Amino acid sequence: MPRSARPKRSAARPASAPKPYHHGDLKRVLVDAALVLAAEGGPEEVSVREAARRAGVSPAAPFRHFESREALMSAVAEEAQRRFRAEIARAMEDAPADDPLARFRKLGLAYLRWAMRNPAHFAIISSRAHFDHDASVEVSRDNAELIALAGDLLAEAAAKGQLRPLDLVTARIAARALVYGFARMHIDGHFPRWGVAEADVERTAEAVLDLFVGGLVRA
Amino acid sequence: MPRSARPKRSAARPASAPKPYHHGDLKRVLVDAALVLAAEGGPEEVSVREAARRAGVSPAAPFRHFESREALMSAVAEEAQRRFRAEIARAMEDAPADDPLARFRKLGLAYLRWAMRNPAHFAIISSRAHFDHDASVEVSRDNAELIALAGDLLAEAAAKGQLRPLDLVTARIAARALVYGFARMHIDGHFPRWGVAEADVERTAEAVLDLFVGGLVRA
DNA sequence: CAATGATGTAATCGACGTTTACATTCACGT
DNA sequence: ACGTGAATGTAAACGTCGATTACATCATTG
Repeated sequence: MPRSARPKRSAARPASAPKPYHHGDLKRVLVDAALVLAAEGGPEEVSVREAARRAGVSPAAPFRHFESREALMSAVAEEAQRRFRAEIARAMEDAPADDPLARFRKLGLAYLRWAMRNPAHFAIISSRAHFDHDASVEVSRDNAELIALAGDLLAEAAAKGQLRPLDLVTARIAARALVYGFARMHIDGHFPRWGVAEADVERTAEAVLDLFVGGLVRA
Repeated sequence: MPRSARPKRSAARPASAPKPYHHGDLKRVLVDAALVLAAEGGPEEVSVREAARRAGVSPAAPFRHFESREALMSAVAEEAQRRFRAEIARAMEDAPADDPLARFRKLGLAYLRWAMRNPAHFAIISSRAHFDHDASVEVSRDNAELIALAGDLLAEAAAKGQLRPLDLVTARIAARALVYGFARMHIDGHFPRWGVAEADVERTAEAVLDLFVGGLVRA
C-alpha cells in the first residue's frame, strides 16, 4: 500500500498515522524538553533519558545530536541566553536615552525580573556547573556585552557628574554582585527565611537596586 | 555530643592486624571524606559510594549511619556551618566594640574571606539544592543569627547617625545580596571573565564591600 | 554465656550516561 | 528510477550511582 504523499516534515502529522522512523526535528524538541525539565525541577533534574522519553524516542537517540549530556545542556543554555538577551534588549529600548543612571537602573531591573521569572534557566546560564561556558561563544559574548554595557553606563553617568567619587571597576563588580546575589538568593531558596514572600520578590528587588544606586549618586 | 569517643576498641590497631569488622567511627570518617570530596570537585561530586570507598568500607555501610545521600550532605553542611560560624565569631571578637559600622564591615569581610577559601563548603551551606535546610535546625539557627547580627549592627549605626536615611530592612537584604553574590560569582567561576585574578579576589572583595558601605553612610 | 541490637557485607534493583552494533530512511549522483 | 552512502533512529549492553534486602559479625549486657 503505497503511502503516496508522506508528510515528511510538514506540520502535524495526522493522529492516526504510525510514528515515522525519523523524527524530523529531534534536536530542537530535545532542547525544548530539557528547558521544560529544568523549569520543572531545576537544572540537575535534566536527564537525557527523560528528554528522550518526552520526545518519544529511544534513550540512545539524543546522542545522535548531542555528544553528551553536557552538550545538550550547552544548547539549552544557549537558548536560555537568547531569551534573556532579548528581554534585556527590549527593556533597554524603552529606557531614557539621555539618562545613563536611569538606563543602568533599568538594566538591573530587567536582569532581576528575568531571573525571578526564569530561575532555573538563569541558573543554567550563570554557573559553570551546568555546562562548559568556555565552549559556548554565544553565552560568553553576551555576557561580555552585558558587562561592557553596565560599565559604559556607569562611565557615562560619572562623566555627567551624576556619581560620587568612586572606582568604576569596583562599582561595576559590586553592581553585578548585588543583582547576581539577589537572583541566587531567590534560586537557592533564601527568601522565605528572610521574610520576603514570593509575591514581594520583584518589589524587593527594585527596592534593593534603588538603595544601591542611591549609594552611588553624588549626595 | 562531645567528640571524645575515641578508642571504642582498646587502641589503634597495629598496622599488621587484619581489618576489624567494625570500623569504630565510621560516621565521622564518612563526613570527613565527604567534606574532602566536596572540596576536591564541588558539592555534586560527593557520592556515598566514593565516601565509603575512602573509608575502606562497603557501599552499603554508610546507610547504617545516614538514611540517604541527602542526610549525609546534611551532616556535611552542619560541620561546614560550624566552621563558618567559628570563623565569623573569631572575626567579630577583634572588631571595635563601639563602632557598629566597622563591625558590620568586619562581618562582611569575614563572610567573604571564608567563602573565598572554602567555596564548595560555602556552596553546600548556601543552597537548598544540596541538602534539606528545613531539616537542619543548626544551619537555620546560625543563619538567622547572622541575619539578626547584620540587622542589629545596621540599626545601631543608624541610631548613632552614621547612616544616610534608608530603609534598614532593604539595606540588610542588599548587603546580603552583595556578599552572597560576590561569593557565588567566585564559586560559579565568573571572575576570570571579569578580569579578576584568583590572587586578587580577596582584595577585590574588600573594595566592593567598602564601596557598598560607603554608599550607606551619611555624606 | 546467651540473647539482642548495632554495625558491617553481598547481592540486587532501577535510573542514569554512554557506547556499540544494527535497522531504517533520506538525499543525491548516475 | 535506482542504488548507495550518510543521516538518524533502535536494541542491547556496560559501568556508576543511590538505595534496599538478607545475612554475617561483633559488643553489650542481663
